[in-house]
Amino acid sequence: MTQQVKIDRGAGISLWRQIAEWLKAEIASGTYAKDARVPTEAEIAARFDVNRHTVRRAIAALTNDGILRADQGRGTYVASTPLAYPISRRTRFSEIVSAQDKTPTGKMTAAAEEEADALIATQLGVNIGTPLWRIGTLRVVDGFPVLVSTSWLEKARFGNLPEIYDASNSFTECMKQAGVTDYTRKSTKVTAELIEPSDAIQLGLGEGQPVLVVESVNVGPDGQPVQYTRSRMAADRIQLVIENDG
Amino acid sequence: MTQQVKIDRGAGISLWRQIAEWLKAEIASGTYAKDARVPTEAEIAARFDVNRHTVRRAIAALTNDGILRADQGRGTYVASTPLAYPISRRTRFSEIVSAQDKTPTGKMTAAAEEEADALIATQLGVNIGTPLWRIGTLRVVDGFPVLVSTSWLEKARFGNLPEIYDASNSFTECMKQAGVTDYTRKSTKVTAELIEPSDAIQLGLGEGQPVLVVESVNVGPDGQPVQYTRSRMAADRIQLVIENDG
DNA sequence: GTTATTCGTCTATACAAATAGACAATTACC
DNA sequence: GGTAATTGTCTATTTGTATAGACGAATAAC
Repeated sequence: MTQQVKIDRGAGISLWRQIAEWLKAEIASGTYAKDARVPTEAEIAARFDVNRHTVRRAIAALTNDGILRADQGRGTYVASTPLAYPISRRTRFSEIVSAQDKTPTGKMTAAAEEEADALIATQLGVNIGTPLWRIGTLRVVDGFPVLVSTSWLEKARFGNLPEIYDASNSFTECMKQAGVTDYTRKSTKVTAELIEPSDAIQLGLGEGQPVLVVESVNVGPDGQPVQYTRSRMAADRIQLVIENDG
Repeated sequence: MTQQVKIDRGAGISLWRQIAEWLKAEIASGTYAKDARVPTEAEIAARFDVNRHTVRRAIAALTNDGILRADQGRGTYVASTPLAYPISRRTRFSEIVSAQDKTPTGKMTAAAEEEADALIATQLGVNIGTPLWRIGTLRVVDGFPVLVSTSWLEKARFGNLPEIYDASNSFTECMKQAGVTDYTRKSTKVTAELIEPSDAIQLGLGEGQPVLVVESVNVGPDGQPVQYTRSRMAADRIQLVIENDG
């Protein structure tokens, strides 16, 4: 569905930025697929009644971000498209990415012991002060970082979690070795926030950028919480899809 | 959780706009409740290493939007907080709003007959060309518009839908009178888009603003789709919460 | 080879945003 | 009443954004 949109002057977002966002939205909505040719600079300028230079500034920014590729004399093309990220009861990053013919990679970025504060204790159904593992991970798609997460799991139950995760890059494996044969998502909360500096560095985003923040609780087969996760997603590289499993 | 954030210079979003977004995020995350006092202009200016005037510009924008209230000599206070909007199998706007001690109102904004195109036919499980009702609604919380929706339902099944909805302001009532004793949400897709001009007018948002777009399918007791809805939510007035039931 | 199209580069001007400084007005506290 | 804190208002300057025009370079079509 093509976005029919006018730009907002005076709202504190530069025109070039708004046009860049429009182009990204068009790509995300499927109007322009990977390798498709987007409208010319002159067409976009006419569409929004702006100067061609303003359009060039927008295209330059997206080219720098790896989203567009401009070929002199030929036009401007889509270099990459965002990942559709389903949030269902059973969400497995690698499967999602591979199913979209993209290449998933990732790594553990941090591992530490931590005592449960009030929020996390509530989410995990444990006492305040319970020893936890706090695991930081980074997910990469086709070479571009898309998602950073922080997960909290009980240390008593997942004793050598960092070593297992480091070797396997998989929470499913960690769960299995701790005797949790299956786990599913119990609840999810979506908000938008401005990116934190350490996340900005990992995601390769500029400071002050908005990210989708997804907080979720995973439960084991017995319905007890086993993992609380807070993920920060690069909103222009990921599109959230929620499916209510019967 | 306080947002620890620096602002991004050169990314095409003015500093005042970024500070306004930060303040909104702080309010949305609960750092500052309704009627709480936010940091002073001087504190914010120091925090972000900007001029006080830049902070004043941000506060002025939020004051204009009804989010903040500045009192000379005393400080700046939160005038309103966003609505937490749960997306579960059974989502009823009035109940959600009233449960948060806010006042829900709303109205039908449009009603028309329309033939099902390929997308909607797929979503509703009907043939292309099937006669449908297309119903536009606007939802208001404490006097501020938060959500516009467009719903599609089969005309053959919901023959006098516009009249019933106009009188009752309730899809639940329309469903009941059509013999659908209960309906639940089957699937939900969340994306972010730039607001369309007609929606901007109804939501009182500036053009070029991002909105959360939620597409959902409601099914009757027999599991068959009865309603396809596309909602556009003012992202700074609504916070999405997803709960996986059962 | 010529023409048309599209992106790339350069110079110049006007307006918005950001900064700086100062002082006024209001509120709160002692 | 005096002082401190905080928002409100005014003037001024610099930087960033947007616009305008022109021409060059590369590609595509005939």
